[in-house]
Amino acid sequence: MIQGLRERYGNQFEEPLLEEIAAVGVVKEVPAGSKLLEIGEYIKGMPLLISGVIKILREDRDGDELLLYYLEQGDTCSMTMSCCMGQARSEIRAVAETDATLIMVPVRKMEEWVAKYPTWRSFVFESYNNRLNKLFQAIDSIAFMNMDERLVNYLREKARIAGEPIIRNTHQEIAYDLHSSRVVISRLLKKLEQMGKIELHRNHIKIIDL
Amino acid sequence: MIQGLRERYGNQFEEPLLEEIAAVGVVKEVPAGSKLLEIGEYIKGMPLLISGVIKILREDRDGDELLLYYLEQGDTCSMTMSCCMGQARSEIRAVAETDATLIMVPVRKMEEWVAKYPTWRSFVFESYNNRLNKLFQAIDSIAFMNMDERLVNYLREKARIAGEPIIRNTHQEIAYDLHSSRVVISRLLKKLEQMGKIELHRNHIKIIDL
DNA sequence: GGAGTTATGTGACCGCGGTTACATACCAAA
DNA sequence: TTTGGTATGTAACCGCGGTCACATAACTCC
Repeated sequence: MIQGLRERYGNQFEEPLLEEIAAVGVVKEVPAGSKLLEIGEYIKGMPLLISGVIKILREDRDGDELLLYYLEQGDTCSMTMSCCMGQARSEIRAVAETDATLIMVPVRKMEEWVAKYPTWRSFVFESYNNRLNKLFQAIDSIAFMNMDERLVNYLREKARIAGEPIIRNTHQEIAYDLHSSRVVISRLLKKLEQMGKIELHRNHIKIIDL
Repeated sequence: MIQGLRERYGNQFEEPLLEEIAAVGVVKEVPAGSKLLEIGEYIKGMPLLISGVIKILREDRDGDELLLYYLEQGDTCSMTMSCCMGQARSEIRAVAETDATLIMVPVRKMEEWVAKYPTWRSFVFESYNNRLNKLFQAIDSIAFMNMDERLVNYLREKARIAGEPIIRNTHQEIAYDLHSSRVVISRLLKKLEQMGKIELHRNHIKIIDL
């Protein structure tokens, strides 16, 4: 565990803090697709993301989803932090987008460290700030942009996260993330293909020039 | 200042903390309509809201606005907290919805107190959590609801904040807040009136049964 | 290869909300 | 009371994105 910690967090946390994390943290490895946190659940611990990508979703009345943002290496879940302290329930769902490794830290420790370690304090606040900014991006997207533009941004982000210009998803899955319908997504994707920006294949999309 | 503080925060902060706030805080009284924070600005201090209501807005590419949420008595601005620490610029605009009184606290103190006072720490985290939840509500609203439903929620919230069943705004102003157009809002308001739920007058709307 | 399953393509239609244009009503100042 | 500004009402139109229906293509397992 300690080497994963050092790689991701070694430059921002001091040695005693790293040791404390290693002492109380529990490593958790989860496969792509597994649910890490459900809406309405109480939160047990705070996760530090070592590797992989987690997607954060919001749900509507019919149980349909909307992708809010991704968590990546070095991120943590800001929900967790505030929820833990106030004993509130989760407002969001967290699902592993790829295989992921995280370290779970007990809530009590995480609160203790805020007083004890300035670097931890900075980490927590910075983390919060990142999450807020991602929420603002999500709001801009749904409030100010049309579906075609949202789709392009989605494809770009997906490719960035995957580390390759290929999106390995069906149109239906994309529609879920964007809270749209399969027909609409297929229509818009076809337009992008006709503009020479992407190539469509069964079960994957290749980005040519976005 | 100290009595305003005691009224709003006396039951959650201990005496020494109240005294520290009183010692370094600066009282600021602002009239309704005045801009407290502009997008892109650096943040000077952290505000504790003593009385009044502040509205928090996001802006699109054309400079049009979208109301995100209101801050009320006992709230603080979570933007400020994270922005201050990271020296980042504001992502939002803050405008006084009513006359308001707030206490400005220097950033350095606010950070110091997180380590020093558990009650302050709780306050900061709880505050963050409230803000996140309000953002989720805003997202639900724009992503999952039609304009008629959003309008009803808006009118309810406005009336609650005003403390009377009267919304003293023009249709144009409501349209700005909801990032819609005047014609659309007039149309929907007329429908609500025909259903007997509101009464329309020049410059104000009376809620009958919402 | 045939059958069944899953993914994609596409036409037809429709409602919400945005825009334009103009009429009307209200209010204040002269 | 006229005049001019501002707020509201309403008709006409239109595009985006949602739904339904169905065709076609691709992959899997006998």
